[in-house]
Amino acid sequence: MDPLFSSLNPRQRDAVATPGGALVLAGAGTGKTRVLVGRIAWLLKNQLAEPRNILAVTFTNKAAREMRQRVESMLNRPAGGLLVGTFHGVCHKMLRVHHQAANLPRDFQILDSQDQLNFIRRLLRENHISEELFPAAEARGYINAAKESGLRAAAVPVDGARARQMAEIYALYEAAARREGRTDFAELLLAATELLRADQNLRQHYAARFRHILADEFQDTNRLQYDWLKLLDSGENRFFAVGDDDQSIYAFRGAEPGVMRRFCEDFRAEKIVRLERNYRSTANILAAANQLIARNASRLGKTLVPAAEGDGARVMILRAPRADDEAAAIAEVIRQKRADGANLNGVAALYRMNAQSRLLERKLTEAGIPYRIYGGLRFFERMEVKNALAYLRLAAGDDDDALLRAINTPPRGIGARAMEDLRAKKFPTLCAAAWASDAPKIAKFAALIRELRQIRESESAGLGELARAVVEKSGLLEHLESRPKERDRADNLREFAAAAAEFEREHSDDLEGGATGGAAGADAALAFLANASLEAGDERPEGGAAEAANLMTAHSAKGLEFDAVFVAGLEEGVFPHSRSLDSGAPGDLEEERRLMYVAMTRARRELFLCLADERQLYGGVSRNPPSRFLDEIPKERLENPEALRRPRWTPESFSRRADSGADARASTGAGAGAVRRGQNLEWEAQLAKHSGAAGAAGAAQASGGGTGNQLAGLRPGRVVVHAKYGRGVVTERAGTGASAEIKVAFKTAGIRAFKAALAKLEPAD
DNA sequence: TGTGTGCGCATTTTT
DNA sequence: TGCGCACACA
Repeated sequence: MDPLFSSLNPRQRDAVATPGGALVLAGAGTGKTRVLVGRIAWLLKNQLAEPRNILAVTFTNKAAREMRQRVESMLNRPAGGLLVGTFHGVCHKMLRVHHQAANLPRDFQILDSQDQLNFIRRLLRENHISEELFPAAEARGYINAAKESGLRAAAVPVDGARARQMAEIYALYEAAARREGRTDFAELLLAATELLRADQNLRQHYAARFRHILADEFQDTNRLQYDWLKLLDSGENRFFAVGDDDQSIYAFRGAEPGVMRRFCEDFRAEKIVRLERNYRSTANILAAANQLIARNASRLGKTLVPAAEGDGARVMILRAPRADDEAAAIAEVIRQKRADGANLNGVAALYRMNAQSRLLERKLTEAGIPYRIYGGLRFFERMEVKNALAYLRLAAGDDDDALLRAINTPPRGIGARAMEDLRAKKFPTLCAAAWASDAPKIAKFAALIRELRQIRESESAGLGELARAVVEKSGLLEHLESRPKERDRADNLREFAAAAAEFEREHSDDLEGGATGGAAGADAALAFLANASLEAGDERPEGGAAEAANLMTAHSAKGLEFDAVFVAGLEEGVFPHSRSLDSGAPGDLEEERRLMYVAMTRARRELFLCLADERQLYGGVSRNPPSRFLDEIPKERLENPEALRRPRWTPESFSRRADSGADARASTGAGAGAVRRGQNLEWEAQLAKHSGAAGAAGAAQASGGGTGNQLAGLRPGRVVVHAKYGRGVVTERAGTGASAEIKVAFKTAGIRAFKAALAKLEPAD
């Protein structure tokens, strides 16, 4: 058999070798990337296409990088001419090459979301539009949504006063963006779509070139992306779409899940191939996930089948009295796993909303477990890097937003008053006014920009040198270095210069080459700026430990997998989120369920579904019943389904929102306290049982019975021995009963906090 | 010009 | 409850 096929299962082969178009319904963990890569390799090996005849589009740069890498390692050579990129990246390339036809200046810019917001703010100010009445963020949302539906300002429906006003702002935005040569993310798609629609020749050219078009994560496609793809179709093209309608979790940002169904007709799919053989998870995890997702009415339908033998561990329920107990329990189980030799990189805690991460972080820190948290700012989004980019933009050409950002960063004594003077001069742009100004401070700044422009235009200096000049001559680096607190930011600036130098090296070919999508010589700066917008860089995990547990939202976990997964906050109102419950649209609940499905199918071997009976939410106490999703999982797949059966709350005590204060207050009363103490004992027995699964065998009884004895010994001053940290002295004890927290000072590990009942501590004597 | 205070707000997010 | 943002002050 062709070695290409030997690594594929029959369904995968069937998909890969479809002569015409195909829709591949690829369930979680069924090898969708393998199929995409296999398809490209198959086309090339059988000489059904040259690399340049193939276009593969993805949603993220990461996916694009991975696909290209895997194609090249499969072919054992670089696949020059093969175009693999994000929708935005490919449209951007097209617009650079055909900027004239698209009516864009050669050096058009790409605003990222933050730039776009600043731009709108300036626009609103200049047009004396109240930001209080028309928040910039709302306008941005409106404009992007309109563009993603393919609508220009003139075509937008204006039903009602608000819509009319928003449409006016959109029109202002459109005009200013055009005047100043700015695009945004949605604009790249829209302009490229309009370009193809308007220019028959161009359309034919690309349709003839890209005979094979592959699309990844097709369920996330929005209207505009769909239209763009359709424009590349001459009727002869072969489309190969891979996606999973059950993992469609981005309807809120414009994805149209219906595209999966429309695809077959619109793109002449010869067949639909279902990939259901799952290579990731155990049978118990898959059965649980299958049953859950089966509740959704609108789906194409698919059932994951485990590739591995045996059922694996059952899904475990961790039910805690309160959210901090939940977090502590997760930390404790992770600690156990680590002690048993598990690699923390294979462990993840997932949650519905970022706010939930705080408790987890706290408890993980207390337990001494290193973690990395996803979802922070990426490299090119950091303030100091944005500042450096503003100088680079000014070096590349006039740009009022960049001017406003750079002119007084670092501080040069050019304040609001000076900027007002500049505005009052009524130049067409602020830059023009600044360059002509004779105010000494501004003139000095103008000279700095002139100097940077000279470096950019010089034959000998490259992009790396320009970037170094930006951080040094601007005073940005010096400013940050002078403050010890800003060390990290200064490092980021140096990294910025290094990134520019690296970009120059990597792109030296296409930058010298000129016309083919890259830019020539002095345009390296433009290419780098575009890259900074389109690819903001990897997430920078906080805390650089090589081995760390992963914390992220369920959304960001899509596409990833871990040996052990904890899904936290499985309560009504949290997951599913109250916003989806309150909306009344049944589609919203289905999207929540898909999100839960995504979260569960991240787990390879162990899945912990966690919940608390009480948590702080929006400034008040919420007591929410267990998530309905837990009831939708068959009991026989759960290790301890009884944890869900105990009815804790009467309907009256259930408050979905924090603002129903009576319930919240009642819960802190004496009666509730007594109930909670009772719960705690039960809860700790439960936790001990789980910990037992991870190694502390038979602890269930010991915890219930032993806790009291142990607690008595854990007074401040007491010398204790910890399983891991060795000898230490109890320094503090807060609270009473089983939920008491103690702090222990160790010789090497420093001061650590423990939940007294859970700590692996023994009195020293 | 950086810091402090107070207010309002509170899913999910890639490009 | 806790954060980010807008504005007032030394």
